[in-house]
Amino acid sequence: VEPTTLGYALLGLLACRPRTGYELTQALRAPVGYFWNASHSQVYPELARLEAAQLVRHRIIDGPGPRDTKQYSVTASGRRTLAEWAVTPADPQPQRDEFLLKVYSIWTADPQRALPMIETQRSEHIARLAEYESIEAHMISGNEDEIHNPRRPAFAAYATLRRGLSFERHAIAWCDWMIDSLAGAQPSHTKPKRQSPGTR
Amino acid sequence: VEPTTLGYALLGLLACRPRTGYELTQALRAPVGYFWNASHSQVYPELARLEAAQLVRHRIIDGPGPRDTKQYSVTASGRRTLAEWAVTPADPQPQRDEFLLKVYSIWTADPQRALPMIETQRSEHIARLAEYESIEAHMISGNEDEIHNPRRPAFAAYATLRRGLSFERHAIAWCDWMIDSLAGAQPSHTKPKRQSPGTR
DNA sequence: TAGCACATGTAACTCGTTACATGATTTG
DNA sequence: CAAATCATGTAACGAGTTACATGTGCTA
Repeated sequence: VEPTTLGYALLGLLACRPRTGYELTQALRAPVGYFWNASHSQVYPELARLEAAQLVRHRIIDGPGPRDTKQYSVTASGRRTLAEWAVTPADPQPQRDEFLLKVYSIWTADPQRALPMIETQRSEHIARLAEYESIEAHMISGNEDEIHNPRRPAFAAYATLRRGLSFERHAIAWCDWMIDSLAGAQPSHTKPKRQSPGTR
Repeated sequence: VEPTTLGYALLGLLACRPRTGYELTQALRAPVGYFWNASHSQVYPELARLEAAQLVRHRIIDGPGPRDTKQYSVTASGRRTLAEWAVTPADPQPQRDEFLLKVYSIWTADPQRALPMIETQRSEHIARLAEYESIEAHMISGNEDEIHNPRRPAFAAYATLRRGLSFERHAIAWCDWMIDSLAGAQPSHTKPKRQSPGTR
């Protein structure tokens, strides 16, 4: 039977290096969590399924806690399955964005009362962008060569990061436009035309 | 009890005008489907729940088929609930993007074999952008005033559309960079430097 | 006359979240 | 010594997809 998308996420992480279920769960918060996340309650059963399909194996390493600490690594078969999946075109995923859904109904509320909700979103994008930029600086100084070699894990991580950077910047610019539109439509007295601080 | 996100999507559509469950399902494919979608098997039970909570009501209109045709509309209470929800900051949704997850593992495959998967994605973004641009032209020619008035449904629809346009353009630019990176890393003989056609 | 658009519902299943459960080691 | 981190698992629930089910009116 074929792995789920989460299974491929785990295979992708294990292809870089062996990890415990706990370490995999952490990676599924960040950096992989930026585009695919899961909680530990999903990870452990999925690891068991991958092992049953002989795509990963584990060995017991010593560690704390009441249970064994299991370190997983990908098998040759798992590595092949992963590479095959990675080059298969992704079928279009259903888009779901609760923020945009709120925007779609924003006309039902007073524009002044709608502003904070957009501003909150904007500041979250600003924070995320700062996070990405710091990771980028780290990456560039750390492995200058690796990030330009498509056969290296660092290249793939850098590629996803670049997409994140670009996405956050465009999202911030959109928020600025939206804030102007909401504020600019006011009767009169207050028209604080913002010139997009933080977007450059 | 509070509506689900789908419930708010339905309220948002009914706030524009009364519709049948079938019409709501269609809207949840496009244009609302661009950021929130659902199938009819989800819509009908949710409408029943909204009605039980007195946020919508229905009346029977005549139509074909073995069952009654029900036209739903939003109640005053439903309208208030919707406006309240729309201005409440959205809590950050977990991001899930299978394409980016594939990109993260692309280093495990041969760069040449990875190209078609990126090119497929690119052409899907191109198609989506063309779709959005046609809707934009339609909107601008149709209701020039409405799209600039934040109290009008057309403004909200236009706002979500602008986000889509910006997103698709940045996604295409990223695909172009990715294709260059994968192709440019080839041993020698074939280096077809593309100059981003379609992105302007 | 065959297929499609209209129109509404239920059932089975999968995926993901939240909560329950346990316990050792390190740090303040 | 209290709290956080490391470490692994199960159970109950909710949201979403796919398949099952029915039947009319219009068009090619």
